[in-house]
Amino acid sequence: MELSEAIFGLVHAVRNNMKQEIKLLSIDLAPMHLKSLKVISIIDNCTGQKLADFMGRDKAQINRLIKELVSQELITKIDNENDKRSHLLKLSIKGDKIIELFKIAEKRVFNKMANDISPEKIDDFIQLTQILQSNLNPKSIE
Amino acid sequence: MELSEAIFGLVHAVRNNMKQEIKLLSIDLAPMHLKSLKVISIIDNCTGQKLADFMGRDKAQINRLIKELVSQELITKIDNENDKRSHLLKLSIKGDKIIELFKIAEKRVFNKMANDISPEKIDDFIQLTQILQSNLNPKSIE
DNA sequence: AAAATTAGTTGACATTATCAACCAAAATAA
DNA sequence: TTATTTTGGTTGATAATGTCAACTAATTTT
Repeated sequence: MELSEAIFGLVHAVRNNMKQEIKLLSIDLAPMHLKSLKVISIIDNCTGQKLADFMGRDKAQINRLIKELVSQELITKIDNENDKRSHLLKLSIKGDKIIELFKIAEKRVFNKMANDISPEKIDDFIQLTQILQSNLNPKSIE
Repeated sequence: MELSEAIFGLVHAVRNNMKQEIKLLSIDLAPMHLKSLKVISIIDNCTGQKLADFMGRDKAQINRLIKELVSQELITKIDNENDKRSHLLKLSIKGDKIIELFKIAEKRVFNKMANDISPEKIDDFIQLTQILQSNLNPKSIE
């Protein structure tokens, strides 16, 4: 079997399982909103532009998305001292609760996936995964 | 680092790279159309329902998608002898050419990703990936 | 200081996705 | 067998998601 096939297959399975778990936990948020929330929670000092870049989406869409997340009180915009054009996006307590729920879903899926595998094997797997990823990431020219 | 984090990171990188490669090859097809084409090429005797199930999408959408793929002459509907309600979806030569292009993009990304890793390590990786996937797949009750 | 770039915002519009209602074929139950 | 239910597909209406182009204001480059 090809590497690509294997990875696509695994990703497909993870996607389906996550979908299921998210439904079970009744995280009542549109997929894009949830995804944005997650990215905001991961990226340091996230701004609209960073969010758009990371998600690979048009900034217009991201801007509207942010507006909705703000109006749903899942995030807040904080003035950016370093750049007065932009705002830092921070999860509210409500937003953070949803991310915690999401992490539960994630944990369930990844436990189901890996709990019969030895920690050593998992560690090796993670390590190789990171190498593979770094091969794909654009090299910054020094 | 967590397994989930590692996998999400890798997938994100693969996604971005595939997007880039597909753009370079100027495969001029909407993302969903390309994805459907790929699934049709993978699934044996693919029907609309199978396609909808696999993609996890509404059958209405899939139905319209199929209509467009047919009108673009990328696939053909063949009468299903086993079930006269449905049709088998087959790639046309034109559709097959696009899939071949897609495979080139895929190959480029996965070479870039893995060509500094020994084949043995890749094989181990693929094997574990398959185990992880099978842990997630719904067990058929025998 | 002038010009170019960047972050964000908005309007118009295209694509993607879902729901509900419907028909006909097929599977199941009576 | 006939009646009922389920399944695969189709359509209309509409919602969610995504893109392009134009614009403003802050920042950076020249």
